[in-house]
Amino acid sequence: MAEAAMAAGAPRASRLDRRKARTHQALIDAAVRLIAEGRGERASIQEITEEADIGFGSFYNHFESKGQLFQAASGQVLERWGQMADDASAGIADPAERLAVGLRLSGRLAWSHPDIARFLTGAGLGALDTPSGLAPRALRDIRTGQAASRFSFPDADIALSAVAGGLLGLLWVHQRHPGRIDETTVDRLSEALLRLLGLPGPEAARLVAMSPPPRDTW
Amino acid sequence: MAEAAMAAGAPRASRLDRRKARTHQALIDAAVRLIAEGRGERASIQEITEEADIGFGSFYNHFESKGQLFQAASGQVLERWGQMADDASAGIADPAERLAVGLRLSGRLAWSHPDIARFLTGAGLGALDTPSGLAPRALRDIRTGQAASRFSFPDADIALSAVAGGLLGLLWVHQRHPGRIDETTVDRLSEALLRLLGLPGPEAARLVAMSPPPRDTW
DNA sequence: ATTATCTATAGATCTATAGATAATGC
DNA sequence: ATTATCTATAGATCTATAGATAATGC
Repeated sequence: MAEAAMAAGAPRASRLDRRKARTHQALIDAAVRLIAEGRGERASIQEITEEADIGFGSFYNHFESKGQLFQAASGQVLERWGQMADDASAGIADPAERLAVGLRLSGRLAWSHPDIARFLTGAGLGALDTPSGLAPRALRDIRTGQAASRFSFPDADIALSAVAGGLLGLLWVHQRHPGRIDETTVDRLSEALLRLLGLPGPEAARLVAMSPPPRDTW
Repeated sequence: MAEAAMAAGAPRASRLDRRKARTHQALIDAAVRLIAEGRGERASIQEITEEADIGFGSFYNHFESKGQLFQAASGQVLERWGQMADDASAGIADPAERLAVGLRLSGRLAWSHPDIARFLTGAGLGALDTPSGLAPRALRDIRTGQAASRFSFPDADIALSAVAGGLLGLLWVHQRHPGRIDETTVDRLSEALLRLLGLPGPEAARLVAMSPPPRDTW
């Protein structure tokens, strides 16, 4: 891409801008790694800048506080995840099938995108309260499925939490015992979570057998 | 109870001992409240002693560090919970029924023991890794049920995480929207979690309808 | 006299900023 | 000349402890 002759108002993308963006991203990546290690909130700004390999004072050129950095880091990871889910379920109308695809994709993050998987287990159920990631998408699908009488389970928020708990458990087990989880395990969990929502057993089995695991992004 | 003439080696239970025990417990109770508010790890020792209404220096008469206090506090709350679960399922042999009883009791903590419920939502899924509380009991029941071919879901740890996620979601929703959860909701969740484990729908419904909610402790 | 609690404080972090240095723009 | 990064540091916590005070034992 030529850096000159861009539309008025567009970012310059000068070398200086790129250097600044690199530092910005280094901080975010460091935060993601620290959250993945489970010591996100406990890390000092000094530890963060050391992990990012940038000078201490540069932190304040990009963020006003630790909380602001963690929010940006969280948003960026969850946004990647949400985008993958959207791509995988594009064109699928049935909410149960959309959910199945999203869950099967998300369980496969364990080996397809270990950085996202580790971030998720580090962040815990707290990631449910953000407007990014799979959570809001799954919640929408659950509610649509309830409205269509496809899911009998009464409370969508509780269902979402159980779904998230199962998914986090799977990612967690994979990190502790790498050999124990494979694609079959992921599909079994997705099937079990559909049963939890009230789908009949055979229908749940059909959904996870039918739609191929979305491989386009990994 | 007379405080004299106790068996040799038994604690004195002098007034001094009781005063010390009161301070000890005040610290633990403060920690439980802070964890319930979600700022357990972030609280300083100063905040803890203020919450407990004791002098700052007294902290070190009882605990060597914040982590040690939080561990003691966590252990005490989880032990109460575990004891309740044991009492409620005493004499029940069927692992699925034991689990049903434990889950129904635990969901009812939302209003029967709001202090425990708030602690659990504050602690999050991290409480799964301790040897106290419902987690180890539920894990044992899940494994027994698998061995007896009563539960078809393959991985006990993942199942436990999903169960915990559902339970935490319920307690969480109750704290945000107190009117939304009642005994029916709890039983519906317990039923759904049994379906997740692989129990046929009618059998899951039978188990949560059959055994009466254990009311002995509330 | 003994023991626990409380107050005050030294020393160790940690945050936020100021000023110096290095890189880029023109 | 401008802009971002880096180094050094002041001021604000926070932890751990020492010594004073209060409560209990005998």
